[in-house]
Amino acid sequence: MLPLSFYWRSDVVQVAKDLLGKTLFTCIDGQLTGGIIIETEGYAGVVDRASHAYSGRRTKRTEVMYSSGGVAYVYLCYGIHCLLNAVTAEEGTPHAVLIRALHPTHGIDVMLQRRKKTALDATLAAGPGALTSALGITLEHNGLSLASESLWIAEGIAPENILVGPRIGIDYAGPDAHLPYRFRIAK
DNA sequence: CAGCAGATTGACT
DNA sequence: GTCAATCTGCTGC
Repeated sequence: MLPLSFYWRSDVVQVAKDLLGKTLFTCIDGQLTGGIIIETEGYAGVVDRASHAYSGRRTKRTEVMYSSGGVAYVYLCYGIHCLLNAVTAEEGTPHAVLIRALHPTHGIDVMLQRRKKTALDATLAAGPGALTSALGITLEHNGLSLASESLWIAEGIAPENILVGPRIGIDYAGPDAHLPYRFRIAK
């Protein structure tokens, strides 16, 4: 399991990059599921138009982002999808890393069932909505520690080739939409 | 196979 | 009331 100090660095983009290759697990209803993180995005708090906490916005939903690093920020998007973020930096700084995709390694049969699929393919946990669905993550996990009994991130592999690009689905963020804050492991 | 509409809830104009 | 850090299924080429 990663030490909390891993999340406490103020450079959220660096943390996003370092999370590639790490392993993310959940244990829900006794079902262990997890895999290797292959895609992340950094959200730089108050200075990032794409962030929910841009310009210091603080609501019931974003409250968790202001916590000390090392907790999960789970929120509902488009009414049906839960998105999983890792909160970083110190208390009062609303930085977060969106976990976008996993390479499944544990509990694949359970994930297939949750996703109503019959065979393992590359889309099982590809995309933030699909990922939370496969791992059984819901809004109940909002604010939960990333070093808890039912949700945690551990050491994994050392990524060889990292692709960098603009983030997805945030065209409304203006100039910030083009920032190279998206990281992915090359296949 | 590409393209688009639908689902559905919380936050903001 | 409108729009959002999305995914799926159906349509039409």
